[in-house]
Amino acid sequence: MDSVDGGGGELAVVPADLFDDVSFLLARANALSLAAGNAALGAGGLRVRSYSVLALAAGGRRPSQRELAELLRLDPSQVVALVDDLQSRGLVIRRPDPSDRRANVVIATEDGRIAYAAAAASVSEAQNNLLGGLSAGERTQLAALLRRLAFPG
Amino acid sequence: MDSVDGGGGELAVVPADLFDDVSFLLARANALSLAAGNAALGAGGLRVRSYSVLALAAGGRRPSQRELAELLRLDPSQVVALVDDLQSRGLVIRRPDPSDRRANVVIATEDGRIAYAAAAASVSEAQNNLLGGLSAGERTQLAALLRRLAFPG
DNA sequence: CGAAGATAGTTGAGATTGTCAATCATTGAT
DNA sequence: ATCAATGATTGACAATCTCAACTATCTTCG
Repeated sequence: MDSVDGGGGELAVVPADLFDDVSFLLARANALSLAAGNAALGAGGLRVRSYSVLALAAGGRRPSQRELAELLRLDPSQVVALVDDLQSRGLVIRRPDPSDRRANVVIATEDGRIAYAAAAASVSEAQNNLLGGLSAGERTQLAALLRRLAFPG
Repeated sequence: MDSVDGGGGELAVVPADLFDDVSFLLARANALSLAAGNAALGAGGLRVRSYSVLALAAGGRRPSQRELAELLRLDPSQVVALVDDLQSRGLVIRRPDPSDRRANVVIATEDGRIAYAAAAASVSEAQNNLLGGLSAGERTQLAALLRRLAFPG
């Protein structure tokens, strides 16, 4: 517990030091990761956001915009803007989902896959740098724990 | 490595599935944590940002604004706005650092500590919910790993 | 001592991102 | 056939991020 202890506590009202707080550490680690990622992408006009969309579009998943929004925890309207941007650069296309004509499937073009491969190299190097302090085992362990936070279900 | 393999690769250009990617998981977990935190704070006019500042101000650390900026990975100008806001509500005060007259030390007032204690209860409950799937041991392990990402040094 | 460069805080502008409500086309269920 | 629910879109607005100045103070060093 990190509440104030009942009785004769001195000034230790602080909750087990913010530095044990998962949310705080999560926020800070994410900020660092985001900064490193954007720095790594820097040149190519991609940012972490559009890069993520491109990554999913380049995969075999054939995500709809709604799925992209859910995966990336974005508002659907943000996905519209991101896909608009990528599409205007010829990196992805919207293709109507045959099984649901309301939905668009977002797919990377050939150019998109090339751009993605190049960006992925920079990003993975930056991330490798970020994870520098962790062993391979620790990285997979961290990923496993984070996955359970990120995808409860 | 997750780059495209040289020769006869099919369509498996995807890097080990985005779901093993620490940066991606970090971003998503943080988004969930942030949403849960803001929802928990909802009423009191505090958001996760101002709550974090208040938490640090309520601790024994007596942080300067520069330290707040560094800890929370914010631009110094954002800290100005956050402290302005908290100060206008009587939750913190700026006190000139005797040892450096350029610097302000940010300290929670009595009201601030009360507001913090109340908010901390909601937040910790929300976070407890977020971490629901993890055992106590896993939580400390996650915190330890995240700390090494968040504070390389 | 005194000038030069670095640092803490502040202000302001502009871009990026987050959040919400309304709309249209389609779907799924009565 | 009707009607609530869903995917995409648009538009408006708040929150956040990023930079570039500027002032006051500190620090360094000649």
